[in-house]
Amino acid sequence: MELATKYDPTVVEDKWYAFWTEHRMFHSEPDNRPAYTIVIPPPNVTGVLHMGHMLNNTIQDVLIRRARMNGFNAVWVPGTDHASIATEAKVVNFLKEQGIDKKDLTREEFLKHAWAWKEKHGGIILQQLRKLGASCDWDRTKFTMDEDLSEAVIQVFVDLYNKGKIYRGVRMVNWDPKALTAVSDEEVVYKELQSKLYYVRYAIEGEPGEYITIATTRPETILGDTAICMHPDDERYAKYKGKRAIVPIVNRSIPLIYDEYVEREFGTGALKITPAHDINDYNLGIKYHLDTINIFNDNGTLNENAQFLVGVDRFEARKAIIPMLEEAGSLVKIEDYVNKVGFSERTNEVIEPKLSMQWFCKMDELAKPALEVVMKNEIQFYPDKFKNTYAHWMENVKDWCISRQLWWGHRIPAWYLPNHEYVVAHNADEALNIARQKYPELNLNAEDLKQDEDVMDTWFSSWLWPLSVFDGIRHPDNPEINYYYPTSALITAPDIIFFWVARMIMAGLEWRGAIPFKDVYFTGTVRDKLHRKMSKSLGNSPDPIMLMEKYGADGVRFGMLVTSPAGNDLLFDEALCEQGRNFSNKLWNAFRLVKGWSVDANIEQPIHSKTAVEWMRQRINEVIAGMEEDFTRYRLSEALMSVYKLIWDDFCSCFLEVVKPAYMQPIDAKTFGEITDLFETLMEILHPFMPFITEELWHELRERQEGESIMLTVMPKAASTDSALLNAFANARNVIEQVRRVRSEKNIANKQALTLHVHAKAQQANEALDAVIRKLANVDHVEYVGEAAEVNGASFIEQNIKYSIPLTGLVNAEEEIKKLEADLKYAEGFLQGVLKKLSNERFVNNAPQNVVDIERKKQSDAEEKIRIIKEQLAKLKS
RNA sequence: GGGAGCUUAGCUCAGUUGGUUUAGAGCAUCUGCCUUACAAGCAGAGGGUCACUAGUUCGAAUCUAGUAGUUCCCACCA
Repeated sequence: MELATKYDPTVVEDKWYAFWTEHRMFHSEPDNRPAYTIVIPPPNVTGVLHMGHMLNNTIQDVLIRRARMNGFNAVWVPGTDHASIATEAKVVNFLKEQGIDKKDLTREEFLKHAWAWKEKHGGIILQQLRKLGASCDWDRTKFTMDEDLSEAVIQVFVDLYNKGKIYRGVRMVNWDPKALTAVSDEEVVYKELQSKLYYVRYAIEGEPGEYITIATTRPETILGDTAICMHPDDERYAKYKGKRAIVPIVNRSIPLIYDEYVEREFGTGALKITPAHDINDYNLGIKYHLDTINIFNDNGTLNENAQFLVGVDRFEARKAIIPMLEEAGSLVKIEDYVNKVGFSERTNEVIEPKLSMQWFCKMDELAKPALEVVMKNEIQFYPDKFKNTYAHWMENVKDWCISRQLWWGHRIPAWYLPNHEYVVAHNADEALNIARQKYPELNLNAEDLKQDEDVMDTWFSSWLWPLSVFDGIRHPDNPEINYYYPTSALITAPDIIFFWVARMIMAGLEWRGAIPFKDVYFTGTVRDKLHRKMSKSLGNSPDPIMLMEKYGADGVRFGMLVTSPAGNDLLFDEALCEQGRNFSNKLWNAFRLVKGWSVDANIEQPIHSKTAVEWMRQRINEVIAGMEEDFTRYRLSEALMSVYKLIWDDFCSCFLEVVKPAYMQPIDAKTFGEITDLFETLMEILHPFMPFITEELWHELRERQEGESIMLTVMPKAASTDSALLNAFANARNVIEQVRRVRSEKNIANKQALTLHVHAKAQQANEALDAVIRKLANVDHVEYVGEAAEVNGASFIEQNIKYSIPLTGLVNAEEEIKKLEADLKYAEGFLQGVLKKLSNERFVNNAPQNVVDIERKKQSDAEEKIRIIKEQLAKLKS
């Protein structure tokens, strides 16, 4: 049957993924092989596959597949994250569309909706990963709110509380007025904003006509001012010491305070203080015992404390207060100003600093050992520049606000008692017991205890991921955690180094006394070719599923990997996937060629085939050795590129062309068998990168038993190489190239056979390589004419041997002279450089002997070359 | 405001402890080819003062310092 000239991945890819999963080839159980473990960075349960996931998961799959073939018991644990803020927001929106308001629901009702929603829409991304070819152990799929994982979270909370590392308190936190919850410092992203700086004057109490002018970006907070602060050494304001000022509009009398915190150069050097709505003001408020007036509701509107503009949104209030200030004669001027404003990472809402009661986790003691293991390279970062970032954060780590005012998540295991005390316990029963012991006089019943309404930060469950997916928190001695932990590598994006990577290291050390992974590979950001981040609003983010349908998963995997060194941004271009698809097609056609040959067991192996097979083996060995090195350094792009070139340039363009039998002629059995072996080896080397087509061709190359798979073969290992053969063959290829160049320059048809004169003795001939040259350059005779023989045609020099192609009528002597003169100029320039070095006594005396020897060899080679060129030129000119 | 990184061909990047020709690759470009595996292809070619300046050295893309540009991270200047 005639095979199509174009490879069609669609059927093939679905077929093999089904085959792999039916045979449970991704599944792992502990055994006596060494383990190779990767836990997936769990995507949001509500997420859909984007280009960042594609990159990240392709890398993981390559590593897992390669480890599996290298004899490891490889496991890739998949799963999803409950992502409390993001998911809750989605569910709230979904309910709103149905006319249901979250406020009208009880916690239980809401959670019922949320779970239903999760069951229906959650985990799409895990289905999409299958399309990519991800060899995850699906039997092990986890979700951060699974019962066992949730128990681990609670257990860890209780443990930390009992160790005194979790506390509760009123602090200034980052409030997200849209999600109505606190978020951690790491969840705030600062963006530069074009805004205004408002200059407002405050009357000095008891000094008619005297004012202090302040500058502020947030005039609406004037309503909550409780002081004005100036620098103690600022002479402009020294005269007001001990006086008070009047807040415009509300006419409140407030103290003037003096603190070195104030920058004299900024604005007017006078700063209004609103302790309830700014972290710095808050700190000053504590220092100077200022009143704290909270003028905002949780949703960012003004409350009764503001007295004016009650119920108006903060941004509306900012506009509305301007005419009021003007009317009061307090507005001095407005300037344009660029400042940085914090936004909530999840909702993109402007963060409002807010004083509230929250739960915190102490970080200093957890951070110390976690910093150490990275600095000592027990955990290795790729690229290692991220060590700096990591160290800086760890050395300045602040306590972690772990409570969130949400319902979707792990509820804080704290129960409040009627006496306003609370207990922390694993569950309500335990809480009651503890409470009864602590406060026997209260005669407590179950209904007297009220559990905290808040849930924990999502990362408070994610940081346990490498432990909890193997149940290592609840059952630290179970065979799974003992076998699979620590994991081998973590593949993630650098933007979650603090959120997740750092905290996983802390958790691993705290609860298991062991690092959670040995290597961390940080991927770059996927951008478009104009260096813009991929985003929905720009519309520059291609749909991965569509890409895979267009180019095949193999093609897209190739595109993701061919140009993405660790830590560097990946400038994605569909052309890269196209290149991958073209490569698939190349493989397919190479197979088609081989498949089309008929085999004759009676033919002797031709000499050129024998040497080509040996050379191909050596080249493969050479490349395998390079790839092994690349993989130890996580240089996946380089590894892929080297196998790409091996297959395209060496195997297809050179090797197959040498062994290819003449048209309609059969091939000898020995060569055919060897070609099949080599092809198979190439498929194995390539398999981790392009799993589908390699599996397909591996099966097509030979009859296979039911249930056999390239996945289960052993990755070919590097063997020693014969550099003499590699060099000789490389030289033959150069000669071929030169002959082809002559053809191209002289417009000689490929069909026209040429004669090649080698200006050397016949004893120097290598029969096999000459046969290779004859075949690939379409040369019918290679004649050894001796060094002195005349040239009448085109000539070239390779490794100081002159070659010529006798051509009558086609050669233009002037052109030849021009070309030779250019060569001569280059060679002489080169020689000059070498001689300059060698004539330098200090070089000869100081440089290592081998370096000097190399230079001497360069000199003699160059001189020889110049001699040959000059001789040739003399003949042409005569 | 601090800290880290980067700057090599049109684009994206390699270039290991300074010395293997006067710096390599892929893509793109140009020229010629529908040669019986593949035009999603074949063959060939062109293209770089290694950001700049100064230094160290027998020798610098590689080490040092400075300059310029650029990216990222951290930080409570309203």
